Amino acid sequence: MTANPIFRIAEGAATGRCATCGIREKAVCAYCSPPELLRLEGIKSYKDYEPGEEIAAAGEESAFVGSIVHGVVSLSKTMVDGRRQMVGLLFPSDFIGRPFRPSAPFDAVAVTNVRVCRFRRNRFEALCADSNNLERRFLEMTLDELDASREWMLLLGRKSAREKLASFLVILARRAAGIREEPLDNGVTVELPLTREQMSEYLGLTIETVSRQFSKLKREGVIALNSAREVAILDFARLLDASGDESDGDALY
Amino acid sequence: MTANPIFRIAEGAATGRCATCGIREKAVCAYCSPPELLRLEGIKSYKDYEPGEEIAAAGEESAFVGSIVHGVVSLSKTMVDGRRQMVGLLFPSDFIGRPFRPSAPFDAVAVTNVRVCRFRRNRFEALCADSNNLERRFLEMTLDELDASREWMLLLGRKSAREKLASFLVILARRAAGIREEPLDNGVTVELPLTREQMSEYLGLTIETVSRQFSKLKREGVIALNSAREVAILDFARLLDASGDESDGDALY
DNA sequence: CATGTCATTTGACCGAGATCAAAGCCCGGC
DNA sequence: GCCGGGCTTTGATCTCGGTCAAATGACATG
Repeated sequence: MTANPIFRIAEGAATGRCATCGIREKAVCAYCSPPELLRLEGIKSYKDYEPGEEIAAAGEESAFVGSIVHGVVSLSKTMVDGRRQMVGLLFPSDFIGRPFRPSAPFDAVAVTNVRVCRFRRNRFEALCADSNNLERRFLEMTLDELDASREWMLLLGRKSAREKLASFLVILARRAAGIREEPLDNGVTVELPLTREQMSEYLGLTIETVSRQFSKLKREGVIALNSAREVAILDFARLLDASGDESDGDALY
Repeated sequence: MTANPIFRIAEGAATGRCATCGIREKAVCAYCSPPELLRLEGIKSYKDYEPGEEIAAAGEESAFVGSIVHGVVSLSKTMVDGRRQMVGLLFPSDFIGRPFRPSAPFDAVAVTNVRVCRFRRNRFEALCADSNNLERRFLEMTLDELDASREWMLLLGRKSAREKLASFLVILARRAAGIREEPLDNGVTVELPLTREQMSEYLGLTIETVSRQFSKLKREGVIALNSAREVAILDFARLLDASGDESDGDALY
């Protein structure tokens, strides 16, 4: 029943052997055999980032790709006049970087303290060619990302501000519950990895609208705010209803 | 200078040999060696669809994946109350279907007359495991789709109605010009594959707003409407400007 | 404890785009 | 040529979310 910093799992771990790495089961290396893992181990390096630190800039060459070991990374695109849209939010075990291209078309910024397990892009590409397991896992992860980003298109194009915020909270609550293997009961507390401004960039809203929708859900007794960054889900059923998504989706995902 | 039905290239071709197939260079089979192509040829079959015909339904099992030979296919998601968002528009050589899962989370519908070069999903998956070339090309195409869908998230989340429509027209004009290998001059005529309603679903707008923005661009002399479905680009520079995208982007893509 | 900074909340107002409604237009069938 | 149905356009009005502005709160520093 305490705050749940889902984006900090594996903290402290994963400075050394892949075998004991906290994201081993879900990351791009998940399907690798012991010898393949050894090769990966030979070319990996860790790098840490502070909140707000830029990991890669849109259009600028980046020699690295990798896996997020802990922390949260945002992918976003900014228009010339400053309008910004977050196009992805990466959590531990998610892949970061753009193989087969010199640069990614989006900015990657550390939202929290972040540790990335990095590979030189060309080494990674070469390994993909050699290792069916690595390439296969990467393909599956990319397909899942594509599905998720299309799902987000529905949110951005058609959902109301209320539905957007509720959807976001549902996703965070599910992720928290999923990792902690708890049933999705009322009273779950979720720590928000993002500021109101970052949420507004993710949801295609303004900061004021996000804040107002928080207040409204609070007034209605659907959630409670322990602090600005810590939400208690008081009534998950109503939150789900507010999200505009039909099923509770426990069948899939 | 005549209408340009980009979505009908390869019409008539591709009922037979892969070697002479119109989408051979760009489709998922692009990197396949002659023997691999032979294997593909052994398991492929063609299927045609009428405009409006459903190719696959969200969440329902589909035994097939494949490549679009000609025509345009929409991917979309519908909410319980009927709100609908298009999450992808597939053109010839694009891949359709969801390998490694029994079903896709989106509806696929033929927008025009469509021919698909199909493979049984499990055969395709098996071939991916055997053929590095096939899997590699599929991975690259999926990564490109992911980039494109994130680009679309910026449009849905942050662009004005005017910018949305202009962006869409720029993409169509580029695609038309690219395939015809002509410079992007003023006076290019683009045939719209979508009705106003379908465009509104793609752009996250209403049909009325789309129509109004067409009228406005016309009034301003940026475009002309030969018919409701055929647009002449009179001033590409101003159209680009109206799209809210900085560069003319001819460097990339 | 006073002060400054930064994130968040709340209020007042406005406007882009949605909604509701009514023509207009295109085309195919009779 | 006339009729009918489906797109598309245009108009009038409303509303949700954006904009501008100010107050409140949370902390860290001197």
